[in-house]
Amino acid sequence: MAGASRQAKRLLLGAHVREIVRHGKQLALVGADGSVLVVQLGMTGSFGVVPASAPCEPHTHIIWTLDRLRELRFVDPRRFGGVTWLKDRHALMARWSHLGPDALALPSGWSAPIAASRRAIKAALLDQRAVAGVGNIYADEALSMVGLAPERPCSRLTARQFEALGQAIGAVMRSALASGGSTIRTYRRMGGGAGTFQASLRVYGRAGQPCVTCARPLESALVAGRTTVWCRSCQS
DNA sequence: ACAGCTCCCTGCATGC
DNA sequence: TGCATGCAGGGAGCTG
Repeated sequence: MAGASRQAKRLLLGAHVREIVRHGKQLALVGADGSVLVVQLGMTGSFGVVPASAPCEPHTHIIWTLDRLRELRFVDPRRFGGVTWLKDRHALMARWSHLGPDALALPSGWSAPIAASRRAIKAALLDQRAVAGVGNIYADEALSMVGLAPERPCSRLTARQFEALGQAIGAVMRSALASGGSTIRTYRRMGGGAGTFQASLRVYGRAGQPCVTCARPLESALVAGRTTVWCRSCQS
C-alpha cells in the first residue's frame, strides 16, 4: 500500500472531508473533490485526533496533518486493517458492489441469495457478500438468540427462521453499538475507552460455562475457521 | 461455482 | 524469571 499512500498523500493535500459513509465494516471518507479514502479497521484498527505534539504510540501507520496543532492518526497493531484511496464515488460503489445488505437494518428477503446453500449458516453470516457487518462474536450471539445451531445448513432453515435471524442480527448489533462494542482483549472504542457489551454476551467467550437459558455447559468448536460457541440443547 | 482451508500479524495467556 | 508455544480474528487468495 506504500505506493497508494504516497499518491494519497499528495492528492489529499488541502482536502476537506465532506461526508463519511459506512457499509458493513467498511468506512469511507468522501472529500470535497470527490475522491474517497476507504478505511477497513480490521480487528484492532482505530482512528484518533491527537495533538501534533503527542508522542506516536506503537503501530501508528498513517498520520494526516489536520492543521498546525492536530493530527489524525491511524493505529493498527495487528495490521488487519488498511486504508485505500479511490478516485471517485463510482470507484467506491464498484468496490462495495460485492457487499450484502448492511447488518444493522436487514431488509426482509435478505436471505434469498443464501437460502438454498448447503453451507453452514454461521459461514454464511460471516461472508460479507451475504450480510455486511457481522463478525464472529455477533454471528454466535444472533444464532443463540434464535435457537439455531451454527453448523446447520442454510438450506435447512425456514423462511420464518431466516426472518427471525435477520431481526436478531439487527438487535444484537444495535445493542452492542449502544454499549460501545465488546472489549474482549484488545478492541477499543473511539477515544480509547473499553466497550461493555462483553458483559451481555450469551455465548461468545463462554465455552464450558452454563447456558443462560438451560444451564447446560456451552459447546465450542471451529466452524468456518472461527471459534464458535453455542448450546447444543437450545440450538438445533 | 462453490465451499473450505491457510496465511498474514501481534499481544496476551499458558506451560515448562 | 524467562522463554517457547498456542490462540484470537477479517479477509485475500488458494485448493479441491
